Amino acid sequence: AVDINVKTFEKQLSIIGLSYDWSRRVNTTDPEYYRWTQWIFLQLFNSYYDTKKNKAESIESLVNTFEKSGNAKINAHHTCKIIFTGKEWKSFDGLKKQEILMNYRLAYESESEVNWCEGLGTVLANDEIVDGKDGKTVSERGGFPVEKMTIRQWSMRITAYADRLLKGLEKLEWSSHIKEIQKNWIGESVGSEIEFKIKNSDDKIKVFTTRADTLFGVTYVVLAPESDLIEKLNDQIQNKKEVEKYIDNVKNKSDEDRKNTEKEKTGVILEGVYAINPANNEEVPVWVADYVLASYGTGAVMAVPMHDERDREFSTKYELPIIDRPLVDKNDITEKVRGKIVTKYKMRDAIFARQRYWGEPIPLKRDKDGVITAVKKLPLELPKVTSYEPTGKAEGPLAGVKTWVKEGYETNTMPGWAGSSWYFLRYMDPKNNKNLVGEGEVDYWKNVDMYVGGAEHATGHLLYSRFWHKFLKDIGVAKTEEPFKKMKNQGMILASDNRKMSKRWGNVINPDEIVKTYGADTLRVYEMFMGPFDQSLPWSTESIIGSRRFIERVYRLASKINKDKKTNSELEKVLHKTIKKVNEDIENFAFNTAISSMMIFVNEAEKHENISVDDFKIFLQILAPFAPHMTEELWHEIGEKKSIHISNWPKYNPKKIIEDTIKIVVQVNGKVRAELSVSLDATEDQIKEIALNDKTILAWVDGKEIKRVIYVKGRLVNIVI
RNA sequence: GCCCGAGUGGCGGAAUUGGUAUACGCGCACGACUUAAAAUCGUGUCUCGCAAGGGAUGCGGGUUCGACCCCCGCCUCGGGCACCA
Repeated sequence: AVDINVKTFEKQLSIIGLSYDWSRRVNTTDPEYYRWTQWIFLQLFNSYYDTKKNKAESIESLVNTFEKSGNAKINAHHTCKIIFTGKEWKSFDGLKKQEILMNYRLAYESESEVNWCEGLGTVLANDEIVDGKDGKTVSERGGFPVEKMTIRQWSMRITAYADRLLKGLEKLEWSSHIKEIQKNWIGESVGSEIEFKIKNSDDKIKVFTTRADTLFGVTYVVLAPESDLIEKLNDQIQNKKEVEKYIDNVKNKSDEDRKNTEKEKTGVILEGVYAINPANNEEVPVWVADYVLASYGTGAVMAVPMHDERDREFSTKYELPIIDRPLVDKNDITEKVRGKIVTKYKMRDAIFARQRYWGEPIPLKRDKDGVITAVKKLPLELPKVTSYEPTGKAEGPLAGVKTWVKEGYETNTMPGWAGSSWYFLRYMDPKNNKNLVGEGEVDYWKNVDMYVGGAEHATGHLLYSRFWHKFLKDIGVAKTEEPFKKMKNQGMILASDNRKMSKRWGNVINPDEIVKTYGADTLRVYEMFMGPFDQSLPWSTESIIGSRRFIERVYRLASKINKDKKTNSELEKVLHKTIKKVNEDIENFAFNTAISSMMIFVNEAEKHENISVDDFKIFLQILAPFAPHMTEELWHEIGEKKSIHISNWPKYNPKKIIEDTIKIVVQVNGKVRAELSVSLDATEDQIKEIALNDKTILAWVDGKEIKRVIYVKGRLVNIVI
């Protein structure tokens, strides 16, 4: 299937004349390619993030530290909740060590809640699910129901790079729009972590707030239903049954239920439990409520109904007090209650596993005791199977392959974004079988100068690639901090009904058909001419004829070539203006106006009886990137032996576009009333003089007092009366 | 709800980023060529008005000699996020 599709795509690309260097083609499904995807995975697996050095470091060096002094003073991005000494570490068995290290590895195994889709028999990412008709979530593909389920997953610790991913945006030459999306997705917020002691207990509730200034107005504290503190406080809670029932309820609540209640906040009080406000020692009740998320901040919130809308809504519903207390300085109060100023991110770690056959195998194996080791010989190839359909269970089809399971190989496969997160590096050195990319090659190419892609990848591919690239930089493979220096986002060509082209709507335009009917050059010119590059536009088979006519008119223009005639200076002037315009427009990705300026040239040329060979050749050259086939043909007909596409790009001659007279518009009170033609060297005073004595202007001014005369160089005179 | 974009003829769009609004193309109308049609070429095509002139860049204000462009307040459409403390 892959081979057939590759052939189809290559044919389509070549039919419209796109000149790729096929010797650098890569195929992410080729074991010779994905052995390096697997290699990167293993590097991530064997790394942790050193928060002091602010880069990835080998897990071995972390293990060394553990052996020496435990993990109490480690500078690492982690989720480990256990504190141990070096001595204790040494006493742990292999499985225990593995479990602890999973909290540090950049690629790690974890039980996590996922979107399980029974219909597709697989787990879906958030951007693969959509809201269905009756408010229930369904898969984007097929529209099957989706529910939450906890399964064994592999994840990528992208959150370790949150700060670098955010800061790096500043230097990128991307559209501000995409940068904004990534910035919001990463979602940095700076606030305070403050501890509330629990009355009659050694436990504390740590909350995160961006409004420490409202600390005196706290009326209660809320825990997320998943909080393990609830278990710990079991002895104190007087309404255990009610609390248990509530938590059970929340857990069983699927997404659709949450939506059906229109997100009305629910919660239950922990009777008998009180938190002590560190600012004033007031005792406030503790609640459990589902509007607090376990996954963000500390999973606990201090409620200030006076200043927070959600808290107010909740307070109103459960008739809790709303008190007004004076505000204080955020930093001072945080320090006073021995809190900490911290930075939190909305972004979560990325799930890195699929329960599908198609995907790079994760190169890990598990021995009988459950200890995971890296596969030594890469690539680890997918086994040949007779059926690769989903198993219907929350595990990949590989779990049903006996030989695979016997070896202890991981049965999840990698997601689609694995191979696409680094492929541009492989372009630099596609056939290297010793390294991902050779040192010399990566030094030469560095990174991608100009990346063109869809804006829909803003929080997917474009973020993952940046993450991997930064990691590869840390381990010395990549040479730059960012993979894509400049980026332009092309708009999508929509169907003529203004919807996305889709088999579902039956509105797909097949490029092969268009090429067959109108020609490849016409298709190219039309797509460029339709409108701004970054704008999504509806396809119009009715309008494409204009581009075809343009091509034909250029072709007919060749009959006007006169080898003896000298260049016509008037036409030459238009030509040089066109060269200038086309040059600037290509630089700016303003292809639509480049084509319009070439149309203007053709309109002009048609008015002349002759056109010199040299002028015509220059015109063909600037048109060549847009209409490569026809221009090449004419180029050879004129007698050129080599390809037009390797000829030198024409430069415009500034001397040839100078006008000897300029047009000056004369306005009265900002309205255009006359037009003057003055010589190029006329002075400001001379032009004003001519304007004021112009017949039509005199009629408009009609003896009224002239308050001001404004002159804009080379453009206009405005007379204010 | 919050955050980004965008709104210009019948249609796709242009406008040197504060200086002649509607370039270029499609469509439409009329004409030339043709026995005829297609193709091609020519002319016209924002709107009201006989004209002189007036009015128009989603709506309402403002700044300015001058605003599609800048500022304030709305409306509509597209995209992103969504109980993020």
